[in-house]
Parts: sequence; structure tokens; C-alpha cells
Amino acid sequence: MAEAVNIKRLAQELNISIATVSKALNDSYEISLKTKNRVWDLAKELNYTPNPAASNLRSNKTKTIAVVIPCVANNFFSLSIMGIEEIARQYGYHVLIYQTHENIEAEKAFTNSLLNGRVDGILTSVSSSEYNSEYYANLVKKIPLVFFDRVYQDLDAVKVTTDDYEIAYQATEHLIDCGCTKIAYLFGLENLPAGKARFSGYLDALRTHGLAASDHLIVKYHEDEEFNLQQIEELLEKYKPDALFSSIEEFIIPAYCACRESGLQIPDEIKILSFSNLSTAKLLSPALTTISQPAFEIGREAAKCLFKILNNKQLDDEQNIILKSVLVKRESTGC
Amino acid sequence: MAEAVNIKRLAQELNISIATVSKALNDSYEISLKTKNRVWDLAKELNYTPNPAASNLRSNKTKTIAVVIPCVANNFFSLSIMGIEEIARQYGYHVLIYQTHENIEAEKAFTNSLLNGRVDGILTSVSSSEYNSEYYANLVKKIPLVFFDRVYQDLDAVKVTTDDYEIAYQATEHLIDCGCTKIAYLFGLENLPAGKARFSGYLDALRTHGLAASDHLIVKYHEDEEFNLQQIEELLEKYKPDALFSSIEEFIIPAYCACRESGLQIPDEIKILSFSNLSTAKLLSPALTTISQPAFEIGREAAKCLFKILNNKQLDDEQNIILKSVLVKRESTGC
DNA sequence: TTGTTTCGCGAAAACGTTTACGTAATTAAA
DNA sequence: TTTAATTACGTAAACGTTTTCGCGAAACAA
Repeated sequence: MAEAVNIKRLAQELNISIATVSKALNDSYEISLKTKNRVWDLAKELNYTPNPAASNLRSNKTKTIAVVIPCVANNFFSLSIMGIEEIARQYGYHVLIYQTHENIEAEKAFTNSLLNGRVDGILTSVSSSEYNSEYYANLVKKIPLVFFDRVYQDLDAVKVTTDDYEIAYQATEHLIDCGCTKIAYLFGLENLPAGKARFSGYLDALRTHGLAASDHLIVKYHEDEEFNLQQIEELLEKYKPDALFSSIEEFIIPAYCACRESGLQIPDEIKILSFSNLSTAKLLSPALTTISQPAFEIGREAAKCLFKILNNKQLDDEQNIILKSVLVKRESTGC
Repeated sequence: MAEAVNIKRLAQELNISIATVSKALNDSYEISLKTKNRVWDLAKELNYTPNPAASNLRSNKTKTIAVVIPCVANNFFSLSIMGIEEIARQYGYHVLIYQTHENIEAEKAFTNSLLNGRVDGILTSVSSSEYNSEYYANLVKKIPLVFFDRVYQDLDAVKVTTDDYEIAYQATEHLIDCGCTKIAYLFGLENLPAGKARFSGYLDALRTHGLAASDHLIVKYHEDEEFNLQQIEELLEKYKPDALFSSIEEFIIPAYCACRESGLQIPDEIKILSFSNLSTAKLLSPALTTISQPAFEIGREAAKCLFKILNNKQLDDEQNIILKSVLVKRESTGC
């Protein structure tokens, strides 16, 4: 590697003190414009960039944030990351990524490892395997943290979410409008507020329209993909629903496959609707009616909030930011 | 925030020097087991974790790598990141993500900003907008770097790629076997070795089977999605190909849409085949025949190579690791 | 016994910054 | 004129580690 070019080197070449160089680089009012220009010019010429470790150590700022999410290979989260990254670049921040794979222990391990000054703040969408409010109640006291989409309620922290209840209600009504009376629910995120809100929206819509809910019509998400497929096949065979309302993207493939293997025509014999950010939803066979969350904007908003906190700016009004999802009607609900 | 617990604090509580504590924490042979245990126990009790900035500054190791890619919201890259993350976790490394959005200037800016000791090494899949070998020839001298999928040739660096030429040849043959004689090529990554290899495979397969290639049958990828759609529509109308061979995932949606709007039946009137890692390929209407790259494994392999370099282990044989893609035949090529 | 190793630990420097404080020179106020 | 304030810069400490070097005590060899 090349010879180190640091602040000391700049100071020597310019015959000034390292303090002056440091202040000049940071555009301090203590330094004359003339000196600043000399420093800036030489810094550019020698391709100087400050050593981050030294800077972090002394100033206790890292210009780095962490994103802790279940998985990057998911349309919602990868879009969120794009939104986060866009804002992070604007602020000159670096972005660390950690995947929990829905494992709460991994989640704790990662966040704990970030408390020693590795990052200035955390953006997280929590694991669905458990709802451990206690841990996060402690965590938010120790580091600036913003939740997005998958949040913990009743904590002193900013949360960016979507209108899960309302959109699920609206989607259920759409199915009812299309003539469905036995709407099965593919239940994901059951431990989390988002999952509960979606389910409530579904239940309330049924009730409002005089339809009975039934435990038989509910399939809970399981990590094992094969098991999910079997559950849906069994559901179709035994209870013959006329619609599948999936609360998470992960149910789409097994749902379509199960219908195909049962020989059920979509949307004639059964309608399908799902929360999803798949860009190929309109190309599916048949095109899938989706509830599309503004994933990119959620990432952006969450990041903006975090940087407001990091810059000690007052958060406008409150801690809950709620964005609107959109119901995109396509062939799979056929009306 | 809580009171700082650092090495000094541990030393005081145990009445030993900070040097001893540091060595004990790093399991140095200089320290007796008895003392080590005292240190380890107290460290655990006080939840001590070393300050990364101080550690980095002194040791010049960051336990961090950077991943520089065009975009995370892409199935191939998000899967690659998963593979990279898995290996990084095994080694206890942290992962920084940078998106270039195919902008070569952003790419340079990011990588340059990583040269001051922010990371120990870089994994990258380069932008397709340009082929600037010179820059990277310099870069690889300054920091451990591994290319994956989108690489620069003829550099002294490890490259993890796939069998682009062979699989494109094979895919073209598949189309020919299905009776196609006017196979259009949707050309992506034309500046990069991967794009060129795919195109060569296509051309050579045509030639071997006595089919003529034609510039009219080639559509080059453009950033503007609308423009791509128009180009394909024009292609269909004017030159009536009986197959579309797409070299990148981004052409799938416009290709399907164009066929639909032109009223062409897939696969009866036109067949479609594409490089893609879409999990929903089998759900498309009709199910899409794909060339699926082992994205996850590419990420894993690339990361493994980087860590071998970082740990000064000899790289087994050579610098080119080539993984196999797989042609998954489905309805869109209908035979 | 004496001499030589080995073992276990501590003192102190170093990594490259930032920043509190001091100070000389210049300018403004009295 | 004297005094106070301002400007522009330097000295040195500090951030929390790692690591070189040295040293006394114990263990071993002669």
C-alpha cells in the first residue's frame, strides 16, 4: 500500500500545526480563508481523506447507521433499503446491513454489537418470531433507533408504518364485492402489530358484511415452505373457500401452486389477493391483485426520521408516521 | 447513555494493568489461564465489548467489508448479498452496502472513500454503463478486492463468474430445438464481459445451426423502461421474430407486455427465454423459461475468496472461479 | 551454588484525529 | 495613549485500544 497521507503530513508540508490543519479541514471559524485554501488545495492534491477510525474515536461520531432486517432477498425490504440508502447518501452516511432471518437471538446479538459506538443509529424492522417488548424498551434508551413496518408499540421511539388495518379491511370488502363469502386468511406476522392489524381489518370487514369468520379458514405461516403448501391444499380440499387473502408475500407461490394442483380456476372458482411488492404481480397467471406497500418511501421516511434525531432536530409532531398502501385490482380477483 | 465500560475500567476493578486486560481478552499466550478467566468473567458481567474505533485505529483492521453493487432491489444481487452475509457472519465481519445505480462516477466515489481504512476489503459487481479498466487496475493494488458476476478481465484480482457463454449457447440451442429460426436478442450488459459472453454464445449457436444473425433482431437495453417497451414492440411488429432471448431480467416485463399488446400468443406464436433469478418465474403467464444463475453461491464464493485473501491464505489454484447456471425449461418456450 | 530460560505481567508508546486552552499579533474601544 | 477585544494559530491532552519492550520471579540446568 502507498505511503500514508495524514493530517501530520499535510501540516509538515505547509509548515503549520496539525491543529490548524484539522480545523481548516473542518472549516472552523478560527482559521483564515487563506490558510484554509492552502490546506484544501494540498489535501486534494495528495488525495487526503481523514482516517475514519481516528475520527470516530475522538469525536464519537461514525457517520454510519445500521439496518437490521429479517432478509434482504425480499422485495419489500430490498426496496426499503433503496430508500434508506438514498437518504443516507444525502447525509454522507454509510450503511451497514444485518439480516436476522427472523431469529430473535440473532437480532439481539446484532443490535447489542452495535452499542459500543460502531454506529450512530439503527433502523430496524423486527423479527416476527417473537414479540419481546422488554428488550427493545431497554435498547431505545441506549441508541437512536427508528422502527419501520415491523414495529414495537408503546415504546419511546419513532415508528414508520402503513395503514394495515384500513387496507386489509378495504381488500376484504373488495373480495366480498366480487361475491366471495368464504374468504380464507393466510396469516403471517401474527406476533406483530402489523400482522394483527391486517387480521383485524379482515375480521371487521367480514363482520360488517354479515359474514362469519371461521378458524378453519385460517392458515398460519410456517417457516417450512412445504408445510405451507400442504396446509393450503388441505384448506382448499376440506373447507372449499372461494377466496384466499394472503397477508404476506411468502404465501403467493404456495397459494398459486395449491390452486393449480387442486385444479381450481383463478378467479372463477377461487379468488386470490395478497400483500405484496412483487414487480411481476401483473405478469402472474393470472395477474395477482395486490396490496402494495410504499416500501421505498417507508425506507426514506424512516431514514429521514433517524437523521433528524441524529441532528437533534425536533421531530415535527409525533412519533407515528403512517403511509398509505394501495390496493391494485387485477385478474386474480376478477371483478 | 450508560457509563462507559472500557478496558481501563476492567483493569481497575481487577487491580491489573490495561495491557494485561487487553492481552487476556485477545487470549494471548502471555497471560495465565487464571487471569484470563478473571478478565473474561468480569467482561461478561459488565457487558464489555471493545470499542471498534480504537481497535481499528491501533490495529488497522476493521472487521468490515464493503459490497459495491448496482442495486439491491434486484433478485440476483439481493441473493448474492445473502450469500455474502452468511460468510461474513461466520468470520465475524460487518457488511457495508453501496449502490451505484449503474453510475460509474458514484462507483469510483464509493470505492475511493473506502481506501482510508474504513474496510478491510471490497466485493463488487461493477456498473454496466462503462468499462473503465484503468481505474480498477489501480484500485486492486490498493485494497483486497474480489469481483463477482460483473467483472473486469485481465486484472490481478479474483473473479467469481458463471458460464455465461456456455449457458447462452445452450439456451439458444433449446430455442432452435423448439423450432425457432428468427430468434431476437435482448441485449444487456453489452460493455461487460458477461454481456459479451452471453451474446457470443447466442451468435455461435445460431451459426452452428446454420441460422443467420441480424442486427434487426437485436434490442439494446436502455435505462428508460418505456423506451425498452417501445423498442420491443417495434421489433415484434417490423421483424416478427419467433423467439425473444433476453440476456437480463429487466427485459422480462416489457417483453411480456409487448407480446400481450401485440396479441402474440406465448409460446405458440413467440417463445420467450430469459436470464433471471425471479422466484415467480414459474407463476408467470405463461411460466417463463429461465437461465438461473446461482446467485447465492456466487455471493458465498466471492466472500470466501475475499476472506482467504484477508487471512493471507493461499488461494487454491487460480483467480477465476466459474459457477454453473442452469436452464429451467418452462411453458414460455413450450417444448 | 550459579547461570539460563521461561512465565506472567506492567510501563509506555503509538494509531490519527479533535478540541480545550493558551498566546501573540492585530484591531477596536476608551 | 492605554486597555480591551478579536483574530489566527499552536501546544498538548484525550479518545480506547494494541503492542513492543523490559523486568522480576519462578523453574530448570549445570
